[in-house]
Amino acid sequence: MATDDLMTRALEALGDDGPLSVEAIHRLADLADLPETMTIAEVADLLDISPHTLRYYERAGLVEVARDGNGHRVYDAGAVRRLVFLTRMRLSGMPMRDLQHYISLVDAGGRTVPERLDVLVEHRDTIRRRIRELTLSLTAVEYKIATYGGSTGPDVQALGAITGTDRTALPDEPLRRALPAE
Amino acid sequence: MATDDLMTRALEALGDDGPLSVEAIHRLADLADLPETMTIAEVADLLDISPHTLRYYERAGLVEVARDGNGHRVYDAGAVRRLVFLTRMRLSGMPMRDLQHYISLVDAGGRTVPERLDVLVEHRDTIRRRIRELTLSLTAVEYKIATYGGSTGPDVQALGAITGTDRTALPDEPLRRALPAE
DNA sequence: TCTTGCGTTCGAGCGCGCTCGAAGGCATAG
DNA sequence: CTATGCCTTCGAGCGCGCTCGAACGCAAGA
Repeated sequence: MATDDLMTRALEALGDDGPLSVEAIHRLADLADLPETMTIAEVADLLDISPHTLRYYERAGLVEVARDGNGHRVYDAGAVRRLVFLTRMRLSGMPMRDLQHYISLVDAGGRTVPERLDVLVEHRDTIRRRIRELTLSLTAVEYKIATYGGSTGPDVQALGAITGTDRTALPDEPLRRALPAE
Repeated sequence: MATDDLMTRALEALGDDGPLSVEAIHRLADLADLPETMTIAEVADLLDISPHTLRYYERAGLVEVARDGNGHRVYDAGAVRRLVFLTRMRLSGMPMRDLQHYISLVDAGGRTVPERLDVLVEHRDTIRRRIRELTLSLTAVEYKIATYGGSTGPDVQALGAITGTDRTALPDEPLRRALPAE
């Protein structure tokens, strides 16, 4: 089935370890059957953010929320879907400013679609850059862990350049020399 | 040669687009031949951070720097190597607090190596989590771009759950309905 | 009736990581 | 001699994204 393919792909992207990915997928699946309306506590729970933050987003103009007879917020499915989008964008590092801009475009109507696309494409590139940065850092940290542990491969001198480790030090030397001041 | 393997791996990890990875590799290669001492401006330039930030790191106790006859900072190779490490960790999201803790362990001597390893391993896991998060966000943004553009595949309904797009909307519908309020 | 619990508004405060400005020292160029 | 340019210290300020506290309202349960 097509949905299974999708989930498989998403899970692969997430990696196969830990409860985080399971949670994430669960959240995604939940989007399929949202209740008609939700309270602030329910939405906060769904998105794993605080009610304070939800009110903050509303104040910031990112979403409009109706009130019931008691003045309590009533989130309809549209608001919740928008908040899912917003929190995902926040989680991926998009600044509030850009989000406010994007939402203003959405509210301005269909003729802003090209500009919205520009925003999304730029953010996509930002995410890709960030992933590449993190991947390099990950390589460095992993190498550093490996040398600290003593299970060193044959490329130590070269990899030293990546980790910031003194590359003149050999793996057999004591740690205090192989990892100067780090 | 071993170094070539390393660079190949690092470049693969970074991806093959843009000047960022080239810069990064260049920085890494430069570590091999550091000058004996450097000025604050030179170090700032090397690490692509401001002199202000370098002074801030020193104030924060992350690195000790000697002074010349004029009271100007003189960074020796050890200090620079430590700063390379520190900026890499900062770039990968390690908080100043943790960095201060780590450096205090380093300065406390070789018997803190196990605890240092704990810090590194934990940070490694944090980076991995972050990469997974970003990868999922990237998938979502890419899908959203694809549907905005109209070049929609067969899995739209399912993928809608990931992007936060109204999954009941069909790809052939007008955009204002296919992408409600987003 | 009174407590508990969840909600409201408003504005202030906070933690982080810089970033900057002021006031001054020293050295080289014109 | 003076202007420039880069450096110093110190403390304050800032931008971001929340986060919290105060003071209050409403409603269900003991």
